[in-house]
Amino acid sequence: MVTRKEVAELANVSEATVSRVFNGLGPMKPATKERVLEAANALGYHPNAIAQSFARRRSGNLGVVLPYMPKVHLFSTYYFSEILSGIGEQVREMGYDLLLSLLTPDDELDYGRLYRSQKVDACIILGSMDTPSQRQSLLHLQENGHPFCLVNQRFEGLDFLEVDADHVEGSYQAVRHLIDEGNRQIAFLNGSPQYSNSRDRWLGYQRAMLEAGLPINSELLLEGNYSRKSGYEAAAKLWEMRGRVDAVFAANDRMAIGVMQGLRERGWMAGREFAVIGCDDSDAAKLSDPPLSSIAVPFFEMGKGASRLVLASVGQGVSEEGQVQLSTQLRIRQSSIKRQY
Amino acid sequence: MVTRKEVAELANVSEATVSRVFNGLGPMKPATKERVLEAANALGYHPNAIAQSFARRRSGNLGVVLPYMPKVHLFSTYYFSEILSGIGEQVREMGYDLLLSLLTPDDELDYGRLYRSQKVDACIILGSMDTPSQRQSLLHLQENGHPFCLVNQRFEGLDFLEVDADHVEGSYQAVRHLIDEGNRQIAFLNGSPQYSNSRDRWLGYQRAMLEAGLPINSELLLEGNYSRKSGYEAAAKLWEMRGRVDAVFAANDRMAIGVMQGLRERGWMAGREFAVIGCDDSDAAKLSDPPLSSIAVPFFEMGKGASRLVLASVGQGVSEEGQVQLSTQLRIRQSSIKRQY
DNA sequence: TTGTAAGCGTTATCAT
DNA sequence: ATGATAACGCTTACAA
Repeated sequence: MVTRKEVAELANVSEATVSRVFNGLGPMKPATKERVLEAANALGYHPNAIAQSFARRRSGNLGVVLPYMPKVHLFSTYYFSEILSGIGEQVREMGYDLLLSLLTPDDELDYGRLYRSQKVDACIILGSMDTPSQRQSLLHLQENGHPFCLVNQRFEGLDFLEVDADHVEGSYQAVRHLIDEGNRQIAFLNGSPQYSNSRDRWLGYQRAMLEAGLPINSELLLEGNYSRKSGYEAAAKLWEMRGRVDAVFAANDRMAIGVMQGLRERGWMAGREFAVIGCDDSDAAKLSDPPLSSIAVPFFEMGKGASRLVLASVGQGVSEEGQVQLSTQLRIRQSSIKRQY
Repeated sequence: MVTRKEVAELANVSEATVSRVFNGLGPMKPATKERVLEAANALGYHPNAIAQSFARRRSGNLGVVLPYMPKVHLFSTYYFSEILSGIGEQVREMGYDLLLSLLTPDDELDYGRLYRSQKVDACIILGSMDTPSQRQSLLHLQENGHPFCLVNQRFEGLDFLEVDADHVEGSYQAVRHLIDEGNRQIAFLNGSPQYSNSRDRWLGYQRAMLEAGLPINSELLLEGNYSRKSGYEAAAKLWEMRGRVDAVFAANDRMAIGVMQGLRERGWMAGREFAVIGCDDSDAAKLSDPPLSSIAVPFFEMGKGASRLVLASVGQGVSEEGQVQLSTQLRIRQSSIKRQY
C-alpha cells in the first residue's frame, strides 16, 4: 500500500503538505501542489479511508436500518426498494457511503450497535412501528446523541427527524375519487395502526366519507398485513358482504391486487362489478389486470430527503426543517372506473 | 467515548489485557477476565470498529457493487432485491457489514475505488456484462489482488469467482414444457447476449427444439431489455406473425407480462390462444393474470453463496470451489397451459 | 498469565 | 507556505 509518507519523500515535502493537497486546505504554492500530485500519481497513492475515518473520528458512512420481517424477503418490496434508491442517490452526492444493517429479532431493541461501534455517523431507520418498545429505543438513541431520521413514520409527541408523505390527503383523494365514480359503500382494507400512515389513511377515509354525507360503517373496515395473501383473504369477507359493498380502498397495491384476485375467482371483476384502488403506485399496479388505480407516494424522494436531513444534522450540507411531508398523487387506471362490458 | 484505556484503569490491568478479553485471545485468569468485563460494563465500553479496522488493516465490510442503469430505479427489480437479501443474511452470520456502492456512468471503469480507499475487504459485483471494457476492469481488479465475486454472470476463459444458476437447463425445461403442451412454433424473447445467462438460455432453447425435431426459426428470436415495455413491443411483432407462433418463452417475467398485455389488447389471452412462460419466478408472476409460468432462479441463495465464496477468499470461513452453479426450477401456472374456455 | 510498547496512516495544532 | 509532531484507539509482537 502506498502511503502519504512515500509521496512526501518523493515530492520532497512533509507529510502534512501531502495531506493539505489532498484535502484542499490552506494556502499553497501551486508548484508544491503540482509536485505532490505528480508524486502521488507516479506512486499510485490513494488516501486510506479507514485511516481518515480514524483520525477524523467520522466514518463517512450513513447507516440504513431495515426492520426484521419474518418470512419476507425484505427488499422484494417496492416500498423499501424505492426508498433505498433515493438514499443511495443523495448519499453519493454528499460523498458518503451506505452501510446496510438488517435487523434480527434480537437486536430489535438494540438500534445502537452501529453507532457505538462508530461504523456510522447517522442512520436512516426504515419500517419502524409506533410500539412502546420502539419509542423507547428511539428515545434512547436521541438521548445518547445518535442522529437518525425516520421515513414514512411519525411519532406524535416526540421530536425526531421524519420524512413522511401526506397520507391523509392521499387517502382522502382516493376515497373521494371512488365516491365521485358513484360508489357509496366503500370498504377500507387498512394496515396496522402501529404505522402512522395507517392512522393517516383512516383520517382521510373518514373525512371523504363524512364530507359526502356517507356513514362510516365499521363492518367495512378490514385490516391486512400488506401481503397479497391478506388481500386475497379480505376478498372472502367482502364477498360475504356483496350487495353491501361496491368499492374497496386498500392501503397498498399488493393487498389491492389480492382483493382483485380473490373477487375475480368469484366472478367479480374490478372495474366492472366493483371498484378498487390501492396505494404506492408500485410496478405491480401497472402489471395487474385490470391496471390498478393507486396513490403514488414519492418513496424515492423521501429517501433522498431523509438522507439530506440526517446528514445536515451531522454537519454535512445545509440544515433543514426536522419534519418533512411530501405530497402524494392520485393515479387513476381501470380498476376504479366501472364500465359497461 | 469510553476507550480501552479507561477500562484498563478501572480494572487495574493493562490495555492489552482488555483487548485480549474482547478478542478472546490467549490464556487468561478467569478472575481477570471477570474484572475487565465488569469494568467495561460499568463504563459502557464498546470497542471502536474504526480503530479496529485501522489496526487490523481490514475494514470488516463487504462491498456490493450495483450497476448503473439509467432511468431504472435500481432496487425496484426482483432480481437485485433477492440477491441483496441473500448477501445480507450471509454477511451478518459472518460478522461483516455491507457497504453499498451504486455505480455512476463515470466510475463504470473504476471498480477499484472502494478497494483502494480500503473501505471494503472484498466485493460482490452485480449486473456486470461481458463487454471488453468490463472484462478489462475485472482483470485489473484481479491483477491488483482485489477479491470479488460475480453473481449470475460468467466470463468464459477467465478464472473469476462466480455464482451462477443453470440457465441452460432452466431454459431447456421451459421450452420442453411448452413443447409437451403441444406447442410447435415457439418464440424466444431473449435478453442481451452480453449476459451469459442469455447465451445459456439460447443453448437450452436450441437443445429442446432440436431434441423435439423442431426447426430453429430465426424469425422467432426476439431481443428485449428486460423491461415490461420491451415485452409489450415484442407483442406487436408476435401479432404480426400470428398463425406462425403459438407460444413465447421470455427471458424474464416482466417481459413475459408485457407480452401478455400486448397480446391481450389484441384479443389473445395467455393460456388460451397462446402459451407464455417467463423467467425468475418473481412476485409479478403470481400477481399477473393469468398467473405466469416461470423458471425459478434461486437469487437469494446465489447472494448467500457469493458472500460465502468471496469472504472465504479473504480468509473468513472455509474456502470453496471458485465457480458455483445452482439449479433452477420450473413453475407451471396457467399462462402456459392452453385450456378451452 | 500479564505488561510494555511499537506500529497503523491519517488529521490537526503549533511552530517556523 | 510549510514542517514537526502529538494525538487517535486499537492490535500484536515481545518481554517479563
